[in-house]
Amino acid sequence: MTVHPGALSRSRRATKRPLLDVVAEVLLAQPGASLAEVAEFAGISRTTLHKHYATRDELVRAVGQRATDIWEQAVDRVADEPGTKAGLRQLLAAMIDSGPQLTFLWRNPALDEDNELTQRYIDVENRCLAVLDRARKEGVLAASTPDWWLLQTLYALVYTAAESIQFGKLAPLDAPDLALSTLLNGLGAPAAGAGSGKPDKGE
Amino acid sequence: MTVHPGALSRSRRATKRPLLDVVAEVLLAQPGASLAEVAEFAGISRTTLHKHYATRDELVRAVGQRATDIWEQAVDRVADEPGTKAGLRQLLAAMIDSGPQLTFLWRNPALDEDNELTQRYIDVENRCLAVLDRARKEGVLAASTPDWWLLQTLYALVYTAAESIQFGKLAPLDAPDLALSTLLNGLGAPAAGAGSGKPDKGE
DNA sequence: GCCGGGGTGAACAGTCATGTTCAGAACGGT
DNA sequence: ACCGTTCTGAACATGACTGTTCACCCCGGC
Repeated sequence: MTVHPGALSRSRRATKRPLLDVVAEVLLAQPGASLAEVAEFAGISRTTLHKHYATRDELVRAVGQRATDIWEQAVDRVADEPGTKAGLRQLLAAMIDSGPQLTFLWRNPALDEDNELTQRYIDVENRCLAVLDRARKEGVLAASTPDWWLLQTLYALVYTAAESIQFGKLAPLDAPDLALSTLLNGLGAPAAGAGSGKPDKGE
Repeated sequence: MTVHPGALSRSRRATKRPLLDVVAEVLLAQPGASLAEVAEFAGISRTTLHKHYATRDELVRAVGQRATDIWEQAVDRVADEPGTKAGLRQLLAAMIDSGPQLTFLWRNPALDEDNELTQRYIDVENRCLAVLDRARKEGVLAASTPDWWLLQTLYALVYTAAESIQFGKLAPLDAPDLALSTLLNGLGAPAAGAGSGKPDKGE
């Protein structure tokens, strides 16, 4: 398929973004995309793509590694205030920010093959669990909730918020608060008339 | 690869389950699985699979249609008590029960090509929205929450609960209550020292 | 101007999934 | 035993993707 000059230059601009981020998004939207499609979307030629990552497998694993890097940094950044609401908010914000990468990581069964990556994954997940556990001990999260459910719900909210942003439904700056509020308080109506929810102009 | 007689007869038993359900699970776990793998997993020959569904695309769309059927039935079943907590619980239970099928439907961008399916999808989704909206008007769900966020969170909880069950972390009978409680109350600690030992669905 | 690195397009062989056909086995009903 | 249906294994043609190579171009440094 021929690349139109216009389309190519348009893609060129996208090249400024880290290659692997673009790849993550493409492969997330179309898991079966060919390398030619991936390359075109990233604004480079298939040959060049092959020069950086010899095989498809290598490329996928590189995306996984980068996603893990990002996740790691996000978790590290909340090390200072681990158990507070603000800490949770910050963690959510950082993770939602990297929604596509993380979603790619979480949804790719193929990445389990890579032992090194799996080890890092477990590592970061444990640090995530530690943050949540700390929040539980601080009385921010319910003590009775199993840790795995906390974690899975966190993932679900990150993914949902990121998708809503990408879909244009949710403003990026609103996302962390919405996710945090949902995580902590749910979406049920406040018990009595005491309005705890943000007053919202009717739609 | 040759199929061992033992493995084959084992698969045969699985044939009792609707073919499309098995396909949904396989394609969910390994989106890139070949038709040969799908057929083997379903306990039939590739030839037979081709006889039922001429092309891969046709097969995928059939799975999507079936998933939509199931979803439709789940939503219909709560038509009698639309706005209550019990109604929401029932909806969650039915959807979690069909977690793999629904997840397959939600995660398959390729299905958007099928116009008929897309129309049905929108239809069911709207009925889902109606149920949630009703619950909001009844004071079960917070009035300020945007409908799309309600819906997405519902999806996320269904998917997460179903996955937790499949992973062996969550008992199927516990799932609806856990999901409902999380949806309504979140996972934050109760405001004061009022000891609530377990995720309560106190009425 | 010369040079080198990175990028590009084109072509190639190899591999694999797909879709199709066919002859025959297994099964169930008569 | 007969017959029709369904499933099966095998083989085949086709097409797509992959991974590789090579000649060439662009661009910035020397």
